[in-house]
Amino acid sequence: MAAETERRWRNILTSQMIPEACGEGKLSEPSTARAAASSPELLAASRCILAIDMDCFYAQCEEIRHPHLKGRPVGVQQKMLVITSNYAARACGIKKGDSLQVVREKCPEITICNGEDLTFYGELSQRAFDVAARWSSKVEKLGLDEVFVDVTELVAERFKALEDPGACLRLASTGHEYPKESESGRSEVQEVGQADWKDLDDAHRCWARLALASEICREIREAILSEIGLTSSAGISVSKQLAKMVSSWKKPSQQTLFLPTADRLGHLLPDDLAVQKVPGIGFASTQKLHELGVRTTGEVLSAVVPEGEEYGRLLTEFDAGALRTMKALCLGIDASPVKASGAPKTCSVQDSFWQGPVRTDVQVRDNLLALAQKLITKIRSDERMYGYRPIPTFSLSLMHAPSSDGGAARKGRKQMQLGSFQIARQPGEQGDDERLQGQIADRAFGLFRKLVPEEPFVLHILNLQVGFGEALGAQRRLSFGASAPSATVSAAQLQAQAEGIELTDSDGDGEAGRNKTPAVSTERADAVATLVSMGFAQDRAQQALVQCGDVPRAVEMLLADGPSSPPAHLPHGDVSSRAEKRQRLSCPVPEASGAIIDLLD
DNA sequence: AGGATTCAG
DNA sequence: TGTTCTGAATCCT
Repeated sequence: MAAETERRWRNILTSQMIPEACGEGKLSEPSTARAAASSPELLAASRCILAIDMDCFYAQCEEIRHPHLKGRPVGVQQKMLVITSNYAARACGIKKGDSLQVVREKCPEITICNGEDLTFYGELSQRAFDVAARWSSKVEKLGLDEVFVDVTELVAERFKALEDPGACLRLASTGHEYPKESESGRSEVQEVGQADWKDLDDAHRCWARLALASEICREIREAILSEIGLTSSAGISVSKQLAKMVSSWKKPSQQTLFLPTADRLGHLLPDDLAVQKVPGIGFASTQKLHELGVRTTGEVLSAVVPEGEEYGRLLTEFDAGALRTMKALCLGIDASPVKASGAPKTCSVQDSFWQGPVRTDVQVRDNLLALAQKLITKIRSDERMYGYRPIPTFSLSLMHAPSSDGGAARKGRKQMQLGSFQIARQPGEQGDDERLQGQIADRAFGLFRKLVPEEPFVLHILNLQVGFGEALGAQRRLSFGASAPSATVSAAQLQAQAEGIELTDSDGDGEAGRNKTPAVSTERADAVATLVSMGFAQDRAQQALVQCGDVPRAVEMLLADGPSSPPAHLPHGDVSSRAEKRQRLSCPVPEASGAIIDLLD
């Protein structure tokens, strides 16, 4: 049987091995020798992580927003720079930070879109996130255009088939395999049965899992493309770091699998790699390392030996924990989990005044009004994606001009609890936003006054930030707070209220509503509709109302109930207030890899 | 809690 | 290549 296994898997060891150029598997190179130390543990780890990032995201969004631009050169402008462009534009030689002028020279027929309003990008980003969330509960946002997906469980489920003695999995990877130069496509199919699996070493098992993960990755990217119209590139490996590092190896619209063998690690993380190329080592750490004369991963690794001479010098700039993680990253070891991203916890807007600083109370007041408007717009966008949430905190921060005597620029921040305030929905006239804007600006100015009691001052940055609370708790207080007896709130009223938002004084602790009479039968339908609009299933809403009598108690019961209300493994499902979002809760996890996995008897 | 730093896109 | 703005995490007090 061992011979059989050998025959089936030989081509992985040969054809998958990295080209001879990097040492033929010999461990003579220092980087490869170090990689040999970390490789076994990486291969034994069973995680499968995808790093998916959208190709030239903003430009693609503009092509979707303006379909007639599809395939024509498109640039996205912020301030006076073209921050990104699609591949048609890049074909004319347009680079990332080119000025508007340069871009016009290189490509006169280009269409320039204004990319300062991120609202639309944010909504497409969320849709892509939602697609990925159908495959795994562990999806982590990284900016607007990237996600990490942990598909370990899904992969493990597929391999459970091997518990059946007669079963056989047919496996092939999809896309590229770093660092092999070959056509993108599918690797040779490998067949593995139960007995084979037992004989396989860690490297082969790891490859098998990642091959399956690569097929899942292709499915997710395909869904994002067909349902949203976004192409993406991706990396597949055993950690976020490694997946991310190979995700951009082949672009656009391609994916790359990275199997962490010693030789491949040596290739991906050579000794002479500049430290700032390692994800996780950022600007500040790079500066400190440079001051210590350390510029490459190899230099980090030789310096970070606890007994060595250089270690003491490193400790002057970093703590021991930071050094450990830095060392691990340079070895390609990253145990950080994929953290399921939920709705954003904060929302902030900021204006800067570098050339014309803000010097008077009147100017502050005007600029705070402008910021308040931006803030309302952003909160509205947040509501569309995540539903209504309370806003318990509000803060203003600012940066002064550097003091004239050469001192550093002072920063300031003042936060207030909105304990006596809450965001409430009011039967909405259209003019409400203007009042809200004024109220926010008033609060902000109050904070500003505490921070800067009097003129003169010279400000370069003003920033407003709100902090969100839990969604459903909010819905309860929002809709059934002290002033509104729950049983009298109809779904129609709720709908009307959804049009407006107002910052109002809250006059109580929210308990008064609970003492009102329970809903009577004629109002039951409205109460059910209310609960449904909050994302609960209709039948469960009815049960809860029968048992509890009124809406607030029903909400509490449904929340406490756990698994039968929104499944825990689907992020955001619980914050949705719209039936449409509710739908995806019942969306089944897609069958993975039907094309390449067959159960044979 | 909230202030400062850090990292990332 | 770097800058600006936004969001999250972590450490420190």
